[in-house]
Order: sequence, then C-alpha cells, then structure tokens
Amino acid sequence: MAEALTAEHILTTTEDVLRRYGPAKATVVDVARALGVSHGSVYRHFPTKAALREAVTERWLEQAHAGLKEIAESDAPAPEKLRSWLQALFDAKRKKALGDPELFATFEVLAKENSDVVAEHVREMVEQVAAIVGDQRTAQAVFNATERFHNPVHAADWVEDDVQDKFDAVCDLVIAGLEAS
Amino acid sequence: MAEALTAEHILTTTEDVLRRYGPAKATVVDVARALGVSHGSVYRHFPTKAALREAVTERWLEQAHAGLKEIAESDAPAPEKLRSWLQALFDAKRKKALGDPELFATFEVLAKENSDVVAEHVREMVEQVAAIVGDQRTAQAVFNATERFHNPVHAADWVEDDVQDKFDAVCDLVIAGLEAS
DNA sequence: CGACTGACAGATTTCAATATCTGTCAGTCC
DNA sequence: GGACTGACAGATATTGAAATCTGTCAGTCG
Repeated sequence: MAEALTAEHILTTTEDVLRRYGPAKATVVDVARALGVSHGSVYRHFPTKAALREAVTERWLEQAHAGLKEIAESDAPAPEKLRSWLQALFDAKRKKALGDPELFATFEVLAKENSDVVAEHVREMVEQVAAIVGDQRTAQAVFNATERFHNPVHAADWVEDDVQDKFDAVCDLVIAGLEAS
Repeated sequence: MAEALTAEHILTTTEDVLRRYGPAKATVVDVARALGVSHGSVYRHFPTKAALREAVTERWLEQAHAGLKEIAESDAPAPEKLRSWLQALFDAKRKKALGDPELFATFEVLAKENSDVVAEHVREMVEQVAAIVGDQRTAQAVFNATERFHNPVHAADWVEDDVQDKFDAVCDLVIAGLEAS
C-alpha cells in the first residue's frame, strides 16, 4: 500500500471485505488490515462504521441502476419506453440476485440498515418513471404495482420459471391502464 | 381442565402462548403447562411442533380473510367489486398490522416458517380474483400489482399517512387496465 | 503541520458449559 | 383398551466469562 489512503480506496476494500466475510462479520479492523493500516486511519475518512457501510450502499445502488436513466431519456414512445425501462430494472436486479446470491444477501442486509439511502434512491427511480409517464402520482403507482419485480424482499420469487410471464402480465395491465387515461 | 383434550383446544391455547411468549420462546412444554397436561399429550394430537404451528398458521389465515369470499360472490359490476375486494383485503391486513404489531410480527414469523401453507392460501385468493376478472393470468397480475398492499413484508410501509392514496392510485391504474382490454 | 499509530474504555460478540426443549415410548391409571 | 404420564437421548437455547470490536485521542514520524 504505497499509495495514499483515500476514501475511494477504503470503499473498494470494504466491498471486498464484505464480499469475503459477509455483513455480520466484516469489521472495521478487517478493512484496516486488508488495507495495511491501523483502524484509526479508517476513522479519519469515515466518522463511524455505519457511515462507511452507508457509503458502500450508495455506491452499490448507483452502479446497479446505471443505464436506466438513458432509457428514460431516450425518445421512444412512452408505452414501449416504460416497458423497456421496467424490464431493464427487473433484469438488472434478477441478474444480481441469481448470479451471486450470497453477495446479494449481503447487499440486502446493508439496504435494510440504510433504509433512508434506499428511500432516496427509490425517489430518484420514481422520478425517472414520472419523466416517462408524465405524472408523479401515476409514476408512483407504476412503481408500486411492479414492486414484486424490483424490491429485493421478493428476490426469492425470481427463480420461479414463470416470473417473466408474470412480469409481462403486470406490465400489460399497467400499460393498458396508462393508455386508457 | 376437566374437559377432554381436543386438537381444537390445543390450537387455541397455542395461540395464547404464542401471543404471550412470542414465536421464538413459545415451546410445546409451555403449551402443555398452560393446558395442565404433560407435553406428551400434545404429541398425541400433533406429530411435531412444526405441525402444531402450521395448524395455527392455517387458522389465522382463514379468519384473517373471512368475508372476502362474500364480496367476490356478490353481484356488483366487476370494477367496483374488484375495488372493494382489494380494499377489504388491504383494510383487514392493515388493521391487524397496526392494531397489534407484536402479534402481527409473531404471525409473520409463522407465515415465513410455513410458506407452503401461505402459498396455498394465496392460490385461493387469486382464485377469488379470477372469479371477478374472469381470467387466471389477469387475476395473478392484479394480485401481484397490489402486492405492496397485502403482503406482510410491506407492513412497515402501511403507517405512511398517504398509503390509502397510493393504494387508490394503483387501484385506478389496474382497473383502467382491465377496462381497456 | 498533518497523516498515521496504538493503547484504551465501553460496547458487542464469541464460545463453551449448562439448562431446557423436542420427540419417543414403556408403563400407569381409569 | 385407550388417554395420559414422565423419564430419557439427542438437539437446541441460554448464560456468563473471555475475546474482539468500535470509536477516541494523546503521541510519533516525516
């Protein structure tokens, strides 16, 4: 570790440690050890363990949903655009949940710990839907109606072999509802 | 306890014990003690502790959703009927969750333990929706779209003072979608 | 001076012993 | 005979002492 110790560097290492030890056992001392510094140094960059984990949560959410904004801002017709935005969100979540279940479980714990960070992120997601459907209340309704396909608490259901069809059915219903109004 | 020991009697007492001690600490010995019999007697009626708790779960689900069937079988027009069925389901759940949060938490634990019982119950609920909307796939979609307002994992959100409005928004969207098809 | 260390107090977690519980069954009692 | 008991083996939970962790800060080092 000849490099200067940066917040960025600590975050990356914390992710590694979380991946390796899991959310229950990963300690600040572990992170410091992995960085080759004393744990006091970590506390110069993050005031508490909770703040460190919160920062990790923010980063994860950010990169997990990269690419959605582009879809929301593309100029396809609203119904198709909404469908592909929702599908992209579902695909991203599902891929994470099924690809590395242990890491996903770790993320779930962090997400529960930092529900305010998650809430803010959800707010941004709904904002993107509002940009597609044009109306805040409807956007919230669309987001809520598809909760089963993006909220991690339902991840266990995403292995069913007919999830995609269930997703399509809800999408069909929601989009039909939008076009009716 | 001059009365004969019946399965029914054991179930009622088990509910009491669960209410008093919570799901983690309630034991078969506690139930037997409350009944004034030895725990061996309880095992004459239920093969395992798990079976006993499963039976309690079934009873709870049953009585929690009493009255829904009547709405599903009434002869109001489909859209209103669907709305009042969904509203009745939401009201029942919300009342339980807010009225006695501790008991509801106990129920949540039992529900997780006995997910197959819950799954069967959900199947019946979807059946009732299908009787209203006429089609299985759509019924499933309606049920999934309103998940946020009946699945206990979302109970924490039911205290928000705008839940009812969020519920109405989803209902509006879903019902508009139904009428469009 | 400012990045970093390491020893420290109090809080939290781990671990192993002890106690309790689950499920069985031979035996009691009406 | 059939409902019930209570002692038992193995599994699970509780407890309290010891180990580790969190967060602080006076002090080192370049």
